[in-house]
Amino acid sequence: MKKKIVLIDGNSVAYRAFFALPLLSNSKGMHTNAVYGFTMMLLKVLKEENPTHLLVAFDAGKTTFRHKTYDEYKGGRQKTPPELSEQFPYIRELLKAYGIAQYELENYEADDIIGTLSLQAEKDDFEVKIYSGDKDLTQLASEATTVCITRKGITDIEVYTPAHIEEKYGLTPEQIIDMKGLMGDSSDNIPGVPGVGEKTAIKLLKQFDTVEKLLASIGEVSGKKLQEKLEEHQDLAVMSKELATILREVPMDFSLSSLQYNEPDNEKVYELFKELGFNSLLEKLDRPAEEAAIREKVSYEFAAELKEELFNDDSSFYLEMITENYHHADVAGFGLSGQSGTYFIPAEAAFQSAVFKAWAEDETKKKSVYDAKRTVIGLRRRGIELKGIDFDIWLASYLLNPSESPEDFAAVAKLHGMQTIQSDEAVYGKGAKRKLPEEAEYAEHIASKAAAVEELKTICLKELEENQQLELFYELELPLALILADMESEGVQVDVERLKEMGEELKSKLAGIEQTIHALAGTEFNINSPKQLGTILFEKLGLPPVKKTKTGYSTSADVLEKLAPSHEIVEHILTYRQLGKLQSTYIEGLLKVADPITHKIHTRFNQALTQTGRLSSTEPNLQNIPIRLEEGRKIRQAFVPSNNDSVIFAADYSQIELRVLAHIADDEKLIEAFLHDLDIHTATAADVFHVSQEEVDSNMRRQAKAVNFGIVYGISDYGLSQSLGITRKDAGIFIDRYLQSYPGVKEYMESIVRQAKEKGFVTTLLQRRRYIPEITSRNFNLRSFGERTAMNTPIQGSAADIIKKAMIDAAEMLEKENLASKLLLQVHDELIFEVPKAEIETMKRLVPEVMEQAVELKVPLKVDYSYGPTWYDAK
DNA sequence: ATTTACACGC
DNA sequence: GACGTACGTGTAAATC
Repeated sequence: MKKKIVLIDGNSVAYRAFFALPLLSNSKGMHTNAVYGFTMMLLKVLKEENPTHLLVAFDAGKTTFRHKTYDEYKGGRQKTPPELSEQFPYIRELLKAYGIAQYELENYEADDIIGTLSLQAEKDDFEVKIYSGDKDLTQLASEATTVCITRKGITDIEVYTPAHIEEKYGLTPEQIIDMKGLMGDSSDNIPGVPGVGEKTAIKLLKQFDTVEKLLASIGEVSGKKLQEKLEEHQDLAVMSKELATILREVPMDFSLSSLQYNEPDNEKVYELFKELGFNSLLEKLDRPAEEAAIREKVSYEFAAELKEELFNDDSSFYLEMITENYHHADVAGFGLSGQSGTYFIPAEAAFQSAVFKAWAEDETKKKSVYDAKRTVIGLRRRGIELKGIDFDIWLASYLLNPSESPEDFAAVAKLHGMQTIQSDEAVYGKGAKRKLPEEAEYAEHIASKAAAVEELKTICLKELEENQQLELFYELELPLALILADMESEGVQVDVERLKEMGEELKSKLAGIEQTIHALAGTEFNINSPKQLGTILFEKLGLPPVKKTKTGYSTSADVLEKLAPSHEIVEHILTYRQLGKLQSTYIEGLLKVADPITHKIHTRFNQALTQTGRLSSTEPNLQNIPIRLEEGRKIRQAFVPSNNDSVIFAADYSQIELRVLAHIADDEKLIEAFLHDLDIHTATAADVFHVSQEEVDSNMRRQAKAVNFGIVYGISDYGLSQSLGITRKDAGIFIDRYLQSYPGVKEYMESIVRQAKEKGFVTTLLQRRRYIPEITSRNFNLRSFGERTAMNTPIQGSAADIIKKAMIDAAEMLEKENLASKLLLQVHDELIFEVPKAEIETMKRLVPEVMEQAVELKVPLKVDYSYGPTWYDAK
């Protein structure tokens, strides 16, 4: 077989990749686009060229022998962006992993290394391929050597053979050097002859062959001006040619044979791709032997008979359900893995086994699970109280990186380096087709998950420790999961009759409004269809469109409010929308999910979803029950205690986020305001507008409130301008004035952004973490988003930490005080309890105390509370 | 089955 | 593979 060597210009290809691809980054915020592009190209080269020998050459240092000739060589070049510099070590690692030689040499450029080696290789009867992003290299093309230059993308290349060069320029490869000598090269700061560009250079070389011959017969050049220029700049032409000439005799201390390419170290490649987050490439990779072996090793036993020996003191335990809502879903089976082996346990075998129940309820038998809350509830519904939960892979994964915490077990396992688990979708199907396959198939799947839990625990524990998040995990999130399980199982009683009544009322109101709207429009149409509504308003009735969406006219509430004065129909539409929302989402929605027998609603709190550490609530979402408008607020009348002897008791933190801000920013004025328990929006208005508290009018307070809102939620000047109905510029001025009034806050905002840029993440009071890769983006919007995220997450996230801590403390208090009161719901800054009338006085005293003492800040936490016969009355 | 527009809460 | 506006969830309509 003929020997074939591929020579790659490492710097040039890395640069090309960096600028050709968007600034991708891995989950830890490291940029990866250049490495990715480089890898793509490398893979393509390996596959298509199938070389016997391979070398990647790099530029060494800043100065080369060319700088002696011309000290301005490569002058005026932009510094390598740090986003690219940080990637070079990974490119080097990649080459090592692939077993590819790399070389750099003091005083020389990669070009010269390649030029020298290609010459040697040609003499040694190699076929030579050169890869670069720099057209200079085309001068090396010959019968034996082909030069491949990357085009637009990174894997798209243009192949330069002598024939192609002849066709393209009408020159030989050697004449490329002469061409450069004449026309120069702005990117390398090679001057060339002023006034000579590509066209003239080619014309001259066709006539005179080389720079030297040209200069010897300047008199024969047509055109007086051109003659003069050449005469005047002879030395520039000679020097430029010299600079452009790739050296082919670089002293090198190795032989071609040492560049032999064998094969990659799969294990290393795998590790590297994993670190870089190249998931698509990982999948194509053969699994390293070690992990493949693990997959083989997941041998499990089918445990139909549950003997005590199966259960260890410390086990991994997986409860499987194939539909999402664990309040209704059937248990499909269990996986158990520990010292005594890995088992699949059929659901009914477990539920009928006293041994299983005894083990599950034994606090001293430790269990590591995936989604503790779901596991607890799944067992509780069958009369088993799971105790001794020691670890939860899902929660751990969420704490390690909330942005990458999918629900699917396989995806989480993969994140932490285990590729061996099949996705639930692959095993069970999705949507309407979701069902249990053959028992043998799902048994293996479930058993493999239990076995994986075992291994993932070790990995996650180590990472939690590195992040100093063990306390957050063990003292906050894991205990909270159990409290949430209790809240969800308990459920909230709804007055179904009351909901139905309200539904009837709404129904007739809506019918009336619908008629009015149709009459005013002069035609019947579906008011709920933004498309049809847009046609009616903006075409039939000729109202001026304010805003457009991708698909047509916007008919959102803020648009309609602007249009209200123009046509009577608009206010009716707004009312229709408002009532329609109440009807469909809240009345019908809640009736759909209320238990037909108990009339209780069991929401699910997602504890591993939000980027800030807040909870979310689904099926139904009980964190967005209307309160702002009276009609909607009435929905809360349907939320009632589960017995006549109790009340609904609500306690909420007053301005918790701004108090957190005062604390972490250590802002003197803000702290002072809270120490004096001032109305914070009035105080802000006074500070921002430089007036006394008494002089703050309602408009000033409204604006200050919007700014505070913006601070808490990290909105942009654009967002503030929208909420205040002012220009973006004015909103920006507002924010500046705010920051001038609170220098501590300003200082905090600046330092947290700096910190996020340095570390790639921000943390909260209790060490919750959020990675913000966007913050180093060159895209303004993206970077701004990252900056606001950096400023906002510690505020909102710490507030989330605090209320979670309060929930744990409150649960402990209820237990200790032996109270029958129950925590029902959490709505970000408030806790809703059901309280027996006899315990009201105690709860009035203890709940605010517990919540206010959850953590100690530089400012007091303040809790307001109220109670009544329905949630509506607890206001 | 998936996407879009809208509206509710904090 | 881009990323346009705090974060979520749910509904209906429209589109595939």
